[in-house]
Amino acid sequence: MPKAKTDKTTGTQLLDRAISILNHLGDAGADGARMSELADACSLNASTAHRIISSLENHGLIERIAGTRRVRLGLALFALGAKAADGTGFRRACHPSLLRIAAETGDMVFLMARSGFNTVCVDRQEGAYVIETLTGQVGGQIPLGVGSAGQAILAFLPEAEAEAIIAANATAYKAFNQLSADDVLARIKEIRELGYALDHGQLIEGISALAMPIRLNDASIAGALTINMTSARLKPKRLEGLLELLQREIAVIRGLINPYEVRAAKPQARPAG
Amino acid sequence: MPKAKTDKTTGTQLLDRAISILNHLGDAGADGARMSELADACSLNASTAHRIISSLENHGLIERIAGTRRVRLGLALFALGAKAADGTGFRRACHPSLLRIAAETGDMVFLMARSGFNTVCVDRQEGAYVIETLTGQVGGQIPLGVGSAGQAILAFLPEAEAEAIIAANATAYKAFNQLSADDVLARIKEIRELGYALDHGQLIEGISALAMPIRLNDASIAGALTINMTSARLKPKRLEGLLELLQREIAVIRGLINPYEVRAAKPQARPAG
DNA sequence: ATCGTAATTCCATATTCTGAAATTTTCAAG
DNA sequence: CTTGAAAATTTCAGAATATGGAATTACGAT
Repeated sequence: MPKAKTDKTTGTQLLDRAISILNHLGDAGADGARMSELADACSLNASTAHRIISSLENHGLIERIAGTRRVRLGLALFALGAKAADGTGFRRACHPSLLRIAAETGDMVFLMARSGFNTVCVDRQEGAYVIETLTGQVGGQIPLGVGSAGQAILAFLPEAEAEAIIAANATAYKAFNQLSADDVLARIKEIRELGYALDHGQLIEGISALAMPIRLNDASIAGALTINMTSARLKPKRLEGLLELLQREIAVIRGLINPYEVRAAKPQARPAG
Repeated sequence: MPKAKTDKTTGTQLLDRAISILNHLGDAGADGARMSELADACSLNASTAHRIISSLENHGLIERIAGTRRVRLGLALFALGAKAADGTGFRRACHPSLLRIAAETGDMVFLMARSGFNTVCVDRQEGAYVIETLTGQVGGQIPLGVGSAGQAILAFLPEAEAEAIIAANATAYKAFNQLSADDVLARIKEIRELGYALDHGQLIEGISALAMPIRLNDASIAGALTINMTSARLKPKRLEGLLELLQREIAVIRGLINPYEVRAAKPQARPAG
């Protein structure tokens, strides 16, 4: 679980600490954590941690678990998160595509986006076949570089940025089937040429994932569409069909999104056509 | 939109300001807001607002909208919010009930919970009939006291607390079909006796909502189950059936939740039976 | 009932955050 | 292409805020 770097900003130490607490609580899961655990985990004085946690509690971002001395993330955070999801408009624009792909293929379809050093599951749609995945529910996240969607996104990020991310995530990779930074770098090179990412059981045995990046007119990358299925279901012939399907839907999505985003993009190299 | 009070806590002004900015951005919706707007809205010096926003941006809680000078809530917040939803375990425990109720009735079913002064939609399930509602999507919220779910929750909160909430929300009520604090107080009294809340088109013309509180063994209130339908579909005979159905499902939910929560509840008056 | 641990409060102090001012960037209009 | 006004960003000395050690209280295990 790579944590976002905190060092650069000045003048907001308290804020950094509070967010650190929220992130740790997020990792803690359903049972939450004790204040002292959080204080330890974030290297804070108990008194400081207590003050921050109390404040977050007053705002509803954290709540106490009745009958225990533990706290967990609160519903106000949940509500804010829901607004964040709507806010991007990205999900709304892509949802019809997810529905169509799931209906046509019968497989699970995911909409993934980048958040810092991670790949976040923004939306998902189940087809007839439901299988195990790493990010699971909407809102789940894994380090960028793990999984085909994250690799597809990395591949089309500016090279320097991609390398920085991979370096930052390197230690986190080990937890995923002994992935290494070099593996990711190699994979990304292929993906850049192919235009899509295919994981044929490398990440989860027996599960194949096909991801295609959603690129915008200004060459930035909005996210990726992913189809997951059991490897047995992905025969070479089917792959072609799926790629076409993905391409078609991404064209639709670009039509919906670009008018928003492109308004006077940076006066840089604009890809011809 | 009542904002949570901020005054009491000491030693976290910066945090309060940051959360205020997040809340305002949440209200801003898909197009986000300018920094200067946020600074104004939160009564902050531009420089201070800038510092806070930048920090939140570094953590991914806020993101810039490409090609504009606007910012919106970020995906990291979305991810945190998703963890908050899972974290309560409440949703997971109740979801099967939602599915059963939606299947049996064909109507829309909601799981609502309290967050500060608001009622939050924690989960929802569509039946055959889909209709307009106020909280809409999961994560949506309205002031406690508006809508049958919020009233059901208020009715079984400690009286002093309920009154404080109603007083705090009084001005916010006006926006909802000219509701008044007195209306809410009167309604709550009825609900306490009946054991459920029925809105027969008072809030949204032509839409009826039936809500029943989910109370725990320690007399605290976890939330409410709500069924929404067009008023035409709610005939007196049907009401009985729906009430039974809700009661049955809430019994199931209590069985799932209580083991967790009750661990040594406060040694206070435990309602007999 | 007793003790060790965790939570909470208190408060003088240092540190962090503040906000006015200066600088740079952006954008609309001429 | 200029120009100018508004927004964003940076800087910095000073002031208010957050800090964390110590004291106190609450909890829960034995």
